[in-house]
Amino acid sequence: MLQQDVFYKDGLALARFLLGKVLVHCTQEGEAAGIIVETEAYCGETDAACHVYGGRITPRTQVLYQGHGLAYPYVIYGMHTLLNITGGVPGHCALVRALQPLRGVPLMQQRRGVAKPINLANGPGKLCCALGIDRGVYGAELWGKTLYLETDGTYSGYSVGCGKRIGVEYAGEASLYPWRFGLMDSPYLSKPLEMEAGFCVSIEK
DNA sequence: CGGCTGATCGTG
DNA sequence: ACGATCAGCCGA
Repeated sequence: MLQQDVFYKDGLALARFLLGKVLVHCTQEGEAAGIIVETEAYCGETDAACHVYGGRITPRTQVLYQGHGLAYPYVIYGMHTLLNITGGVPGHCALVRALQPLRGVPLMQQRRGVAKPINLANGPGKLCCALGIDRGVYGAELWGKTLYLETDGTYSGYSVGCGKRIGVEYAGEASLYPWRFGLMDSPYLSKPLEMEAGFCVSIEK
């Protein structure tokens, strides 16, 4: 299991680091886990797309100042939960956008009401539903017993792609930054990437 | 307390 | 391409 120190990164480094890692959530219903294939970086008070832009710290966003490697789930559009992981710079985090299902597929299918593995977690709201993640994990430590990361060698060396972040047009120029990252050829992405990022996934601390 | 906005999803 | 649907935030 990966320990707290690996999360001591800014939003961009954390978003890239998470690619290829395995996100695990254990509940009474059982274990569900998937390989992280897509992320986005959110870089604190100077990033117009970030929830804490301009120093807007509210009860919802407090966890972004409470340490690195903490879960920041929140509800969007009144109906979907999305999961961020806090970074080592105050206000920074990375959004987990898509998983390749790995373990607990029947449980994910049950939670999602969807059969095809390709559609179980290919979006930030879908993956939270599939893993049973809701606001109850707010502030949870990602090196804990029920919500944590593992390494999996499967995608080490695969090329990474990047592109504009999704759904943040209101952020103006910041919406154009290539801060969405993913495994270039993964069929489990929420949508295709626009360009090569010029580096590969590396599985190391 | 009421109105508005939105880091989405599913269907058509 | 679009409508569903409501938590969180803001202003009054």
